[in-house]
Amino acid sequence: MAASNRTPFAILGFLTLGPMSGYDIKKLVEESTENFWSESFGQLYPALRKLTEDGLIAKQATASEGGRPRNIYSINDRGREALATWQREPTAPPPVRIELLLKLFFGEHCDRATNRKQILAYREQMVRDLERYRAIRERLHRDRSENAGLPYWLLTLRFGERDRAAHIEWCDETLAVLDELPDGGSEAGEEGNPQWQASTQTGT
Amino acid sequence: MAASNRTPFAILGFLTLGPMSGYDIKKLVEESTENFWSESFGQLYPALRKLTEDGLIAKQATASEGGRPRNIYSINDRGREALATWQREPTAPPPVRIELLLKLFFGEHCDRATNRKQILAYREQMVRDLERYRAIRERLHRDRSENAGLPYWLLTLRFGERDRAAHIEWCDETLAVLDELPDGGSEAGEEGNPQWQASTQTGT
DNA sequence: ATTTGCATGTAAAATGTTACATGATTGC
DNA sequence: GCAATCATGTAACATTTTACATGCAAAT
Repeated sequence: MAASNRTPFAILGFLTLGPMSGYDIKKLVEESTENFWSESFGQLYPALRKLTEDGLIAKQATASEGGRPRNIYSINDRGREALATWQREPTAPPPVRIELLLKLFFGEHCDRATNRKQILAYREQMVRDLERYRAIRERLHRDRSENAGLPYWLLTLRFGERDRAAHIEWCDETLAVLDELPDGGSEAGEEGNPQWQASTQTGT
Repeated sequence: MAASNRTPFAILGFLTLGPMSGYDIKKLVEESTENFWSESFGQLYPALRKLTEDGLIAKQATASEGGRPRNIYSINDRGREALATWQREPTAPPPVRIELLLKLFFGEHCDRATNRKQILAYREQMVRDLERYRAIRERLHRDRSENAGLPYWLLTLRFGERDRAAHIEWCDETLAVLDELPDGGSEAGEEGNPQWQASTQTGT
C-alpha cells in the first residue's frame, strides 16, 4: 500500500478547526470527509501519540467538567507548517479497486439478469448518495454560511455530486447495452479460448 | 480492510480465458483490468496455492518446451461455480481515499496557487487517462473484435471514460471557483474558530 | 435500571505492496 | 557477454479494519 500514511495530515487538518480530542476528530470525520476520507480509532489514537511525540501537536489532559477525562490536542506552528508542506506536495493518485467492474469484466459468463441486478444495485447506491449530498448541501448553506472553510467543503461536495451523476449515466448506458447482448447463462463449457494473450486493456 | 479478499475471484475470472501461469495472470491484469483492479505477485502466488488446495483450480507443472519450468493452472467446474456465485452476490461499495479532496477540504489554509496547482495536476492525470483509454479502445476494436468478452470489456472501459470526463469538468469548475475566492496564504494565526461541532458533511 | 453516548486505547487479523532471492532463456 | 524478460516464490513491511476491554455520564 505504498509508503503513505496520511492519517497524521488528516489529524493536523482537523485540528486547524480548533483543539479537540481523538473522539471529536472521529466524529468530525464521520460528518464531513467520510465520503472521501475515513479514519478509524485504530489509526487515530496511535497517530495522535506519534504527532505529540514529534512535537507537531500538544496534548492537554482535562478532567475538569463532569470529571470525565479527555485528552485535548492542539496544533502548533510546526504542525501547521507540516500540514502546509503536505498540501504543496505532489498527490498520489487514488487507488481504485472496483469490484463491480471486475464482476462485469467477466460478465460474459453470467446470465443477463445477474449482470443487470449488479448494475441496478450500484445505480441505487449512487442515487442514495446524491440524495444524501443534497441534504448535506442544504444543511451546510443553512448552518455554515459564515464559515471561511465553506467554499472548500462545497467543492469536495461538488466532486461527489458530479462523480455520482456520471456513474448513474454509465449505469443507464450499460443497462441498455446489456439488453442488446445475447443472454449468456453461467453454464460451464465452451472451453477457454486460446487467443487471450496481449492487449485487452480497459478503463478506470 | 473488511472480510473480503477478491484475489481468488480475479484469478478464477482470468482462468476462464484459458489455462495459464501466475506470471501470465499478472501480465493479463496489467494490460486489462489494471485501471480498476490490480494484483501483485505477493497476492497472486499464495492465492493460486490456496485455490489449488481447495480444489477450484488444477495445477500442472510444465518443463516441456525450452525446459523452462512453468506452473499452468486451469479452472474446473467447482471453480466456475464459485466464480458465478461471487458474481451473483452483493457487491461491496468501493473504498474511497482521495488525497486530493482531503487537501482541498483544508484549502482555506493554503494560498490560491497551491490549490490551483493540485487541481491542475489532477486534471492532467485525468486527461492522460482519457488518452490512454482511447488508445485501448482502438486496440480492442482492431485486435479483439471477435472475442465474446469484448462487449463487457468495453463497458468497463466506458466507465473509466465517463468517470474521467466528469472529473475533468469538476476540475474546470473548481479552478473557476478558486479564482473567485480570497487568496488565503498559509500564514499561521487566525486562531482556530470554535464553531466546528456538528454538520459539515461533504461529497464523494 | 438500562440504554446510549462519551472516551481512550490495544490487539489481532486482514490486506496489500515492495523488495529480495533465485535462476533460466532470449535477443542484441 | 549482457541486458531484458520469463518465472516462481518468500519475507518484511505498511496500512487499515474489527473487535475487544474498560469505565463514566446522561437521558429515559
